Amino acid sequence: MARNDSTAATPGANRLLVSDLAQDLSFLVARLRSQGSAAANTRLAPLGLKVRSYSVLSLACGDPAPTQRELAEFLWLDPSQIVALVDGLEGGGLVHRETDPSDRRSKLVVGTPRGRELCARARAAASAAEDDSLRALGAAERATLRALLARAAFGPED
Amino acid sequence: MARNDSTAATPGANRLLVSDLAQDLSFLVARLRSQGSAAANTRLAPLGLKVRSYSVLSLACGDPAPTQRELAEFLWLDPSQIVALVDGLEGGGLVHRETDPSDRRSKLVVGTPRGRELCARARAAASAAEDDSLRALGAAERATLRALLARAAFGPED
DNA sequence: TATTGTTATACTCTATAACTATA
DNA sequence: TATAGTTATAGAGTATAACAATA
Repeated sequence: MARNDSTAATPGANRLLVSDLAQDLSFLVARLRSQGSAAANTRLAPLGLKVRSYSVLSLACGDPAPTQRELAEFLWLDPSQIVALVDGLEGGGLVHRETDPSDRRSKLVVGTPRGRELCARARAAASAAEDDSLRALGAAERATLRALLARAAFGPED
Repeated sequence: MARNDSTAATPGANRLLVSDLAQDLSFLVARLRSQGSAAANTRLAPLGLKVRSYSVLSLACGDPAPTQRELAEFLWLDPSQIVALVDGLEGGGLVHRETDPSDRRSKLVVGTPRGRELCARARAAASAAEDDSLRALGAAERATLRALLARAAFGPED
């Protein structure tokens, strides 16, 4: 990681905190995402996962098993990218594809026992990474942030 | 953009809203950033800019002109990526490099008159894009979100 | 005729190391 | 010896179009 070690709370460049950009919501989201995914990738690496593959694995191990199309929409990725991600996980025996009985075009991606076991450990790693990058916020603030982000990311429903 | 048109408030895949991942803060940040930068790139394209180049231009046109090193830290990018971004903007006559008199290794990136003019229009475009992706939130909620993100992204100071 | 998954391809972004000039 | 910027390169991520199977 040539960037920054996720443990440093942004040492330099504070001279630019007075810039207009520092108050730009989209910029702040982008920067926090860079920090967060760097921290998460570091924590997930020992498990052979990255944020992307972890997201797919987590959804595949959830209750309503997703189709690839649903994964693409939910993760805001192109369907062709899902193919590669599922291929990788399937190659490691963590998920497998099941043809949807109700629509044989669709394939459900479901976690294997081994995948579910790894997923549990990965969740802990992701949680630790979240602590890394949100150290500045308390529990209540994180809850507020979570609710606002959920509304912004998925709309008023939910 | 093969993804999603930024005007659609996430039509399908709502079946996955009950997943654990939908409550994962890092995931929400990542998804909102994907939406947001897609919307911003669409709005900035007519001006010949993208979110990255816009960020550099905006900082270069701000009051404390940044060095390339400061840009790298602030934007959470590698110094080598800044080189390419500044090259592009300099080629378009939007910014120019000035050797820092106090440290001749450093180069200040400052906006040209033409760059400042474009930056003003780009700011309006970026603001419109923000409305696109944060339509679900009111003004007060956006202010709360901004404050929490700023703390998370830059630490308690500020 | 439309949709799901797939493949292939090109392009952008990101990570890394080595080099230069200044300090 | 350390730092700012630069260059080059390889790898990961992203966008696009075309195709087969199914609806």
